[in-house]
Amino acid sequence: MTPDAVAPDQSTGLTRRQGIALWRQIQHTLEAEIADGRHKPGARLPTEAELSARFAVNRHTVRRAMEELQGRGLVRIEQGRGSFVAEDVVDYRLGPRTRFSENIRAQNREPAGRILRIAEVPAEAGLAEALGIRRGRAVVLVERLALADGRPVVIGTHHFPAARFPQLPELLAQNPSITAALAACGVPDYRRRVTRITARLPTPEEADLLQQSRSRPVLVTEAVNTDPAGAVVDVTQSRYAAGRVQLVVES
Amino acid sequence: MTPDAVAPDQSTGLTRRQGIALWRQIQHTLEAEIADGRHKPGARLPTEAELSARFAVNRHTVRRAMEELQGRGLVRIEQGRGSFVAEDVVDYRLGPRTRFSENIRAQNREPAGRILRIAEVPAEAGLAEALGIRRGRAVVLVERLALADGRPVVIGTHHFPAARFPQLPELLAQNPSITAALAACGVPDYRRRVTRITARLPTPEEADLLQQSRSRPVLVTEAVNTDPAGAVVDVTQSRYAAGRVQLVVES
DNA sequence: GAGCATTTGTGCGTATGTATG
DNA sequence: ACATACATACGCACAAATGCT
Repeated sequence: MTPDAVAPDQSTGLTRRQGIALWRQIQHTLEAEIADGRHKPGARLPTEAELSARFAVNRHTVRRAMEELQGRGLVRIEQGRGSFVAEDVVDYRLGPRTRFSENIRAQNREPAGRILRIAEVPAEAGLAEALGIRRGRAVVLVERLALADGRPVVIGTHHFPAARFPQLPELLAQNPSITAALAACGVPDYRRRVTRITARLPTPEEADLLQQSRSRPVLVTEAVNTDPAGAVVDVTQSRYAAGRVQLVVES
Repeated sequence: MTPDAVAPDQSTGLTRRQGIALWRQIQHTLEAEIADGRHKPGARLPTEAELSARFAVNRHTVRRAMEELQGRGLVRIEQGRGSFVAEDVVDYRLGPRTRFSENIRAQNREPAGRILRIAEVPAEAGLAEALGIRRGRAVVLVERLALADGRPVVIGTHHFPAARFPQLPELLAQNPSITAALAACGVPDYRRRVTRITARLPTPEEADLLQQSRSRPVLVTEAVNTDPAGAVVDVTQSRYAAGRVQLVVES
């Protein structure tokens, strides 16, 4: 009965016994579907069982195609959760002139920011030392969510010496740009001295703000910025959504 | 009956009603025990229940002391697992002259390395482009576990163009130093161009090799090294044990 | 996956000590 | 002497995360 199929099957779109492995055809089909936006970045793909039903093949065949796609970085397979279309990763360059907006615009994306919290708190030991002030002195704490093309990218917690920047809270309430606010305070330029990078799992709030799974890590950086005279302007801890951001260091 | 205790209790070492909060005394006791090595870095501390029995106080009181210790960065508390003495973090400097051994020695630690695998494999698309060779050409793949003071720090997967470094496998079999092997191949110096940094959860094998929990992330870096002439010498993917390492970028 | 033991996290109620006015 | 406020400490119960079977 079953005659050799020389034309693509009506319902599955696959051709058998034509020298092109079924898994390759499936791979190409999915590749095309991802490319033309039928599966959007970050979205969940159908389960292997669903795909094997759709293409009328064994699950192993689908897996072979998926492994290839994962190898090419187009999808990400998570045991027990499913498969997901890879998200386009934002390259975030770390250097002496690191500025969020410039960084994001250099990737042809639209930067945005939202202030989450502004408060004045006493400096605890470690922070006071880094800022070069005495322990217990007031620091302006600014927490900010930064986005690229509307997608959350990083939560930044900035610490400024309150004595030097008393108007900072008001300025930021009007315009969430840190660079602009500092310029208005008489710091037209600042320079990043060191960045320390670690990673950990996010707190529930962080996962929520960054709109990512609780089991995906965050990249944590701690940066120290100084003004041209060398005085410390701020100490910032940032938490980046790993998987949506790649920190790039050029030497 | 119960008289005011002016002297420390015989079994617990705590004094009540003497103006020093019990939780502070517990905090100081544990701090001293960590400092003199009775609890070693990375080791698990007694459970809150055990500590509250030992000090004959309520669990809340112990918790308060532990929170303070966590705030000072001396311990790390993990729900459902226990509390652990903080490990000393290795600062790993990223720069143009990044070398594992030098980096570790600069921290007064003893570097070591173990080759896990040496193989010759064809270059897949992305790698071939980065190395500046044609797709499918042979690359020498070297997988190496690097340690500081005997503790695993990073797994590195190096990719060298096989055509240029044919003797590399033999050399590394004798001496696990990459720098030394390259020098013997006529590359006395190399320079790191870019480093891309992301984070993810480790595979079971990675967690095993790095001797860390499956739920602690790894920092993943991808680096490109060039010789003085600008030719790409190797492309390396490294997986660092987050929590034992901090990547440091100085600008 | 379900079930279980272990361990930390959280909430509530209560009592006592200490400092202030 | 009294009221108030705050930190300390205890007891109990349950929630949530983890690891193991």
